[in-house]
Amino acid sequence: MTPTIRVRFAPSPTGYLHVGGARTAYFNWLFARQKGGAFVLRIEDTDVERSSEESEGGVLGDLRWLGLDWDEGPDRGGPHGPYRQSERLALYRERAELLVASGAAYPCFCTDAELEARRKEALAAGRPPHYDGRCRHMSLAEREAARREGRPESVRFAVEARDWVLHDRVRGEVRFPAGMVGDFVLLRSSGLPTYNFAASVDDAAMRISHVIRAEEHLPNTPRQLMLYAALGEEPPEFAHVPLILNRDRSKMSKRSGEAAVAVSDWRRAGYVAEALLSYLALLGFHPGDDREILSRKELLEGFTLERVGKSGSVFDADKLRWVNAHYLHTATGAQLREWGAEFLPPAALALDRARLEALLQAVRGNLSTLADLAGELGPFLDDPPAFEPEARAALESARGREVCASLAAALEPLASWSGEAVKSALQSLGARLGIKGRELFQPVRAALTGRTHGPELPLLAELLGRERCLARLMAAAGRT
RNA sequence: GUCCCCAUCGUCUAGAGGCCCAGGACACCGCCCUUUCACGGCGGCGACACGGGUUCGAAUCCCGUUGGGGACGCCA
Repeated sequence: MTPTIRVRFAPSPTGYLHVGGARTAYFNWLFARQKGGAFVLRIEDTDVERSSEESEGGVLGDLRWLGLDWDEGPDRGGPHGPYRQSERLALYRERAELLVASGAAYPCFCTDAELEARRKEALAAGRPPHYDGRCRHMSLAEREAARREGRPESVRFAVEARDWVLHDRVRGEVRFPAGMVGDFVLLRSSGLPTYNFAASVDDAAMRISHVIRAEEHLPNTPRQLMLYAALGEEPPEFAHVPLILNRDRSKMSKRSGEAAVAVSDWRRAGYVAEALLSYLALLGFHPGDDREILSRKELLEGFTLERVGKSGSVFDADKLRWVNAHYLHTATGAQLREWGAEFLPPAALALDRARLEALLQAVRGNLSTLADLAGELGPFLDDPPAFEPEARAALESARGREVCASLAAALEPLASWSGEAVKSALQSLGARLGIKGRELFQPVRAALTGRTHGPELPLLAELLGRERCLARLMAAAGRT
């Protein structure tokens, strides 16, 4: 029987979800969903200083906004819980004791200051700044003495002098020669586990089958391989995806300042989740054909770790903007109303639903982000409209009322017509009113909008049914 | 410093020995559409880091150089 596919996304709640994390989460999610596996969310909050509940809430909220749902996690439980590392401390302690008992790990009594001094010394002498292993061979009596002195006590792993080979799903065979890592800490003197230890213990305990994570963790992998071996567990498969980079090709970090790195920043700027996900997925993954935008559904069909590249990718805000614009340009009015809820001005929200959706669909071609909504909708929302004196006079004349009435009647049924149909209808209408079709049609557009961006034709027809627009039309027609 | 990883247009990338004097996309430029701005359509600019091999033939394989990145922590 093939082992069950179980993947996890394991953020540390020390800030908001950033785009790199979002992509990692998405790859994991895709992998799980396309294979009928489980997507586990685990919170790595062993750094008490930097972790916060607020951050955890933020990360969960961002994942929900992205639509990446998890099967097991801190908020909903599951068969391998709890899913917050701070709630699994007993497990780490127990495993650490096991390792100490078997001789695979040992207590260390070095202080921070001592370690730091020796690290500097090693670096200066051109040696790798690894732990020198001096507590490794202490006798029981020496340990007791150190404890009586009240020295801090941590637990270190006794690293074997041997090579390790990793068969990475995206990088192929990676060899780690002996001596690459020194004896590393498993349990801090505070009793809390370190990242490598907690992650390995949990991945094993939670039966994770595939670890898909960022490349920055590649050098951690031999440590985790050692831990799996010492713990008597079968290691999962690993896939290290390349980093997302700043323009200067350094790692895109939470405070690199160039493009926004937090998912929530993009959200607030008017980007839609589908666009962000499509862009992020294609940053590193290639579908094998010329498609430049891939929906969740298409990715579920085509995603494979084998088509994830090996080199880091520079985050290109311009391209993301283009992807976002594409989604907005092709969205329906209903979709835009849903996406844009937080960006619509009160006057737009006050409109009836059908009318608002018609307006949205009409201006969609001018949107790059949802934040453009207010500006694009503006001309249709100011009420009463600011008539030009000439327009008002024309409107209020007997002839004006007559024209308005016939226009309104004639245009009433046009709302759902295509652009071409409206155009020809306007032409025949223009003929009846004694105005050339083209002269009617074009001023209508300019007059209606009174600004640079014109609405699309179906909307034009819809708008002509309203008196205020007819007024502007009159003004335009009057000038012709 | 040591180890690991990476290397095609400015950017994201296709390319798994001949299909490539290298294809697509963003950006940029031009033309068309359009009374304007956009949208859209068409076209242009633009890259195999360098040096050695291997081969009839190399962007593709090997070695070296250079460059970049990551890691070396009681952060994750």
